[in-house]
Amino acid sequence: MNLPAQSPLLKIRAERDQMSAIERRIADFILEESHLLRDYSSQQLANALKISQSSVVKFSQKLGFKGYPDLKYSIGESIARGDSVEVAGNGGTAGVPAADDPHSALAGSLWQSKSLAEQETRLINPSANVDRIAAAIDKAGKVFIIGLGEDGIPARAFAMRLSLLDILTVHHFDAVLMTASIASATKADVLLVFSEHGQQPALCKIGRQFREREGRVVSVTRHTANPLRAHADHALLVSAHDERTHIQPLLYQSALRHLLDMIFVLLCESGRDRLERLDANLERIRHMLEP
Amino acid sequence: MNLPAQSPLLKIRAERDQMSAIERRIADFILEESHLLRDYSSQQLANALKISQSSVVKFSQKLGFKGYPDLKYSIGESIARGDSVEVAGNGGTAGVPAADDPHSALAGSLWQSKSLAEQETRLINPSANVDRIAAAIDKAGKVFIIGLGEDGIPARAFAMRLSLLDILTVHHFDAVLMTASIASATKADVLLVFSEHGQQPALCKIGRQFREREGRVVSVTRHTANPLRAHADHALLVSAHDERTHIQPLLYQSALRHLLDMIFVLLCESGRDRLERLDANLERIRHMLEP
DNA sequence: TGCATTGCGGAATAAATGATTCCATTGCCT
DNA sequence: AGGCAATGGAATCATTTATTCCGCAATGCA
Repeated sequence: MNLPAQSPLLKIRAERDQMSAIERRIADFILEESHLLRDYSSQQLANALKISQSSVVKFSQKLGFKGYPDLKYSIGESIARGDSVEVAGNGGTAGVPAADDPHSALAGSLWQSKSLAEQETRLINPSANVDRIAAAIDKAGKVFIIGLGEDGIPARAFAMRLSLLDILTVHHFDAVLMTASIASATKADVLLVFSEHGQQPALCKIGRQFREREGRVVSVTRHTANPLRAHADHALLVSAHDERTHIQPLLYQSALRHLLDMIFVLLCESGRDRLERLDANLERIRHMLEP
Repeated sequence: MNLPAQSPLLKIRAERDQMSAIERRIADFILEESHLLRDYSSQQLANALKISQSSVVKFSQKLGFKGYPDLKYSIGESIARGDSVEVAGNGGTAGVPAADDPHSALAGSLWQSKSLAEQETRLINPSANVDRIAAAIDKAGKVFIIGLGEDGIPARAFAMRLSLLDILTVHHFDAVLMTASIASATKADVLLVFSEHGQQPALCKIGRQFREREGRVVSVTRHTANPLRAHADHALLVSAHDERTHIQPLLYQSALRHLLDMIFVLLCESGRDRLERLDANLERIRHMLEP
């Protein structure tokens, strides 16, 4: 007759009262155990209710469905859509399942925390600042990059990225080597100092020396106040928090990466044939690996 | 909210690239005409694509569904639920970024692409696999880690993480040094080889040598088929796509990091006082930096 | 280069699921 | 009481799905 436009569960419920005993058995089962339906064939459902398979099919057709699969399918959609029969009374089906797989839960929570850190980080870095820093790197003669310990990783990653854009970049894992390298720094150069807490004296000293040579210093630190940032020309800030000490570093690095990725994209799109150069470099690298 | 139990559409999209021609025909049809699927039997779908019905069934099973109806049913739910392939990254507190700020748009799109890559990557790595790999690392005598070029960065980052958990880890940026190091490898050891495309002969050789010493080899590569992965005992797979060549590496690294982060957390929570040791190590490092 | 192995896809076939037909039973109405 | 309609089950038919088998092509190895 009419199209099963509405929720099939509602429809069943509505017609339940005018049904025969057997039909009602089916209806009740579907209404109460709708989530089980997915794995039931018409035959299985019939067995479970101790009725015949044809009754199940006839039930489906009577309700206006093409057949049993159509009913089943519609109910599946309905559940997925969130329609619930218990509209009134309880406060909705807020209970989010999803935790069937322990990994999903883990990944989900991790992912959420990361997103949060990334957003916070984005918010505390005014776009104007980020733009200025990107511009400074873009126009720089040389870019020096240093970071100790764990900070060395993102430092190196970023240095690699810049190199691929044909930006002359000097990176060291080591403060001593960096001290030597910046001997050649000039006014046109930029120094990026990665230091989560911005406390290391060695890095502060390098920053000071660099500024004596009139180069621009960019600090990359956690958003809390710290000496490194205090003496830098520009600051990139990272915000990441978690009580679990083993999670926090993950968030810090993710948020930092996000920030650096944005700067990388800005550089790519700053004109100056950056993209062409990048492609050319990637191509050359590919050639190098393949012979 | 959080991640849907498992979006079949995402999964199909993630694996599309490593499919055969016929499978890809099916995948494309499903991705593009998912709404039509409801009225197609496996036979009809096969006819529409001019392929055999058995191929459709095999396709379904290969993706991990019980059979064609299961696939069809799952996709129906997925559509009803509202996740489509384009809108996949519906994060919780997304808060649509103000479009007036060019940075927000950039960050938003970047963030969305990353989320997608991370989700795809999670989907193509069966939890059981990830667990096994984590367990192998957990129980290993020594862990060797190598990655060349850009792959060296995440390799090193992961090596650092493991070291903090008191897992004896040997990392090199260099294949030659690694060749020397694995001379001491034994049956109880694990080798992690990072290689985006899994094509480098040098790394394949190292893998072979390592296996001759009966160690376990874990490949960490893009999800496409590749020689490195073919000969590894375990494989971690990364899925990340973007037409923009300057964006793709960012996505690759983000997705990879996400995967490694999960393993790190699994290790932390595997018992064995990992967390205590981590805290102790962090404490010692802090002491080292402050005085 | 040539041989073995593997994996893929299609045709045929088996198994299952679903739909229909037919019939016995029941209850109801005249 | 007898006819009538409706119901539900058994049996049957039709469709759909799953499996098996086979040829072919690509890949790896000697």
